[in-house]
Amino acid sequence: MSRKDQDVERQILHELTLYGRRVRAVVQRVHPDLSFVAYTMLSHVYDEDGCRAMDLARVYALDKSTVSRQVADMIARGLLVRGADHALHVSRDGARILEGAREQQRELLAARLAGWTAAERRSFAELLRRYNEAEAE
Amino acid sequence: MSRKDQDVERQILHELTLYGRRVRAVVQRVHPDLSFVAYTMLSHVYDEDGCRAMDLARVYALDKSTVSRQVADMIARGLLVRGADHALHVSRDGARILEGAREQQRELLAARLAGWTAAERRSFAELLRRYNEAEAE
DNA sequence: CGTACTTGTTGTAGGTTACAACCAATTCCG
DNA sequence: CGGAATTGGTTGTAACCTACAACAAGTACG
Repeated sequence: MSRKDQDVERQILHELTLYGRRVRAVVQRVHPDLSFVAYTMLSHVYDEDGCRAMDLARVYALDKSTVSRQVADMIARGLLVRGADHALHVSRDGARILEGAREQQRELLAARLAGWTAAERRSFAELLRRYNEAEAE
Repeated sequence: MSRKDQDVERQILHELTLYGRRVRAVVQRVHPDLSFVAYTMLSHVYDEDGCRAMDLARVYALDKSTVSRQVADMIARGLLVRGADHALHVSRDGARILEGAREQQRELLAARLAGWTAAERRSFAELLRRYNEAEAE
């Protein structure tokens, strides 16, 4: 691998780390009513209706005890419902709040992507998808 | 904006969130001796020698009290040194540990980018850079 | 039946963070 | 000059997030 190739890897690492470091604070500021943790979990259940706490732990690389507490909290707050066989579902309230948060975030994202061409956006989405896919393994 | 464009934005949001949610746990696993927080701060000081605690707070969107404690801890552990005028510097030990952690991460990244073309890597680095640049504003 | 596995909860302890109040040093003007 | 504002940092406090370990309940299967 050439020097230049290594530089590119270093830059990717740098940018990913910077993003990862900031994301919580930034997201928190957008919707203080829903913590970053709660937001991501609610979001996952919304997209994967009927998934279990264990799935959340696996996807987000968290201990099951952490997820257990978060889920219990969200059930207590009426955002999640647990059905038969541990299956989780987003409640009506949860869906309303989640959709609001998502829309706020999407607007913020749109502002950040101002000036990007459609091709660049598609490319960014695709590269991120591939990266995450590889990381999950 | 077309429906398709919105879908792309939603996908970017999804992937960024997923990444942001996992990054700490993943990084932590790579080098348990250096917390994600410590790693990022040490890293920033390494790249921006002489920066102050305040700069870290700004870059990472953290409260100055949080940074103050983290920095104090790293100074106590001999990873950072504070010179005149609040200027921070990475100690020899800090540099050694940081370089080790970076190398481990770079290797992990390389594994994840296996199969990516050079053009894709460059593109990923560039798009991430632009995204972060926009977010900082 | 009983052992192993899956899924989840709880006890405990530590790490991270924000907010507010404060301190020290510097700068800015009136 | 001298007090007010600014800058950079620290500390008290409280909340939240997290992991690890021990446990409980249910299920699978030999």
